[in-house]
Amino acid sequence: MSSLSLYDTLTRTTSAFVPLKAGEVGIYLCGATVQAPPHIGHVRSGVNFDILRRWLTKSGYNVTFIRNVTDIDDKILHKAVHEKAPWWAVAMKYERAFSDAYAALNVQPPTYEPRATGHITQMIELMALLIERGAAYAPGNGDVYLDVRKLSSYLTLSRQKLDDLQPAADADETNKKDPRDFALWKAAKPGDPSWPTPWGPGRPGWHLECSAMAKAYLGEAFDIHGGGLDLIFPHHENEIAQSESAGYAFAKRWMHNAWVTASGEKMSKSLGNSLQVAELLKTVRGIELRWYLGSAHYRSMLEFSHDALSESATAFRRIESFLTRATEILGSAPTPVISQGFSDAMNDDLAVPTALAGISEALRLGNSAITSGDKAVISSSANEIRGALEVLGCDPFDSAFATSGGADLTGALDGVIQLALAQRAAARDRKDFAASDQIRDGLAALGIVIEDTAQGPRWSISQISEK
RNA sequence: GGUCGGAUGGCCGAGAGGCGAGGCAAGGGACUGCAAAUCCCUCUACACGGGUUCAAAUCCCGUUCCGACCUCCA
Repeated sequence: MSSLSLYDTLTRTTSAFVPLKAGEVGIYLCGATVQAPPHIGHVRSGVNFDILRRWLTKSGYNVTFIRNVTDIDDKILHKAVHEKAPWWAVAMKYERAFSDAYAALNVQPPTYEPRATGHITQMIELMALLIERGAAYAPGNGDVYLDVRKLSSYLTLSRQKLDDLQPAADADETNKKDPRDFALWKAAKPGDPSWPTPWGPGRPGWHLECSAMAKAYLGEAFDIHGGGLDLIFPHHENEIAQSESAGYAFAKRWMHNAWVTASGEKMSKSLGNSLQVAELLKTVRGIELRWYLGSAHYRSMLEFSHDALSESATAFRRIESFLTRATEILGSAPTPVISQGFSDAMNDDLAVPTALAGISEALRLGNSAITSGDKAVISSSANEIRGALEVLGCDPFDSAFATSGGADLTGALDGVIQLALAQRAAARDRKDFAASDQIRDGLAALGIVIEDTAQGPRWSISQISEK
């Protein structure tokens, strides 16, 4: 088996993945700031890194996957004012919305999902360490700043020069040693939530939590740090500054997923072009939305359109339909198998689109085998496809996607439909096609689709998208 | 101004010096009472101008256009 190579934003190259500790992988993914319902750009990140995690797990690694929840920041406080609700109620409401969206898309829950507000102690410890090492300073107004000039590696991830940066406008300039210094901690303002610290009451700055929580759950050094492309600067640069100034080796590799765009532009709430996950799930199933989001390479922009989503869903149903029929013919669900082609593609920086070409090939072979009745090929194709879908998080047999209704109901329905199909078969035998078509049309009107196959008629519930 | 990414067929979307990924759509065919499903066949491409090379979508130089980041961002 080929070995895994992954792209690294720091070096801008793809290189062999070697874990710090054999057999173990630690991943820290920047999660959501819970201040609005998730749009598909947010969950693309979740899906992309979920595929990475599943592939690492499939490859035999024991993966510790951390995805944080930022439950305190300016936007949440603003939102709380707008919604006339406590900030913590707003944060919890949207945290649940994110959890629901991740669950609908079969994104596995992180190993640990720490909230910023639950790690104030670790943040204070980190700040104390940074001040002690002379990397940060508390000017006395309640703020704590990081001295960016003290760290030579600052801005190496985004490859910018300090002098090219515009000064930050988020705090009182008169207290900063350098206008580019950023706030680790912000002094309390009247009416805002605050926590006590040796430097006065306040709340965390925008970047401190990730350094503190990564250290708490993954240690001073870990394998992969992920997030969206837009986090490279300032968020990830500042995380590096905080953690390296504290003496930690921090992330060995940086991975960033690209955007979902609409009309060529980044999806964002401020542009008014964002598409909420909950809305899209009214038109396609979660497994279909996941298939769509996961099918593009994680470093490529994904230009969203309803047509593309719809086509993608259709393509997925073809695959799903094959697996269903294969299961009917074989009498049991396929056993997931990882093919060499799939493995090679995934090992090449998660080349999902290339892997998909392999799935298409297996699908064609499998469908032909159904026609010819070659059970061995049906089985091998189905096994290979299911193995691939499992890693992509789109396994239709996964209980996460189980449809409601239950086996009893399906069994009863099957009995009723078989009665109708017997009537239709009798009509066809006596060449009374008007009667047989009437039965088929009648079932179609109820949402039951009848297909005549080489193995006899089969039925399925039509999946009509509501538009 | 600084940093970075992109432009591939009707559409989506890979590839990164030599065999035209794949899907969707379209057209033809097989199968079928019809339909659906399935299979087979066909079609079409690398933004523009130079250069390097036996060979360029791929490397180099230049140009145009689009987008991202530069302290809210997945």
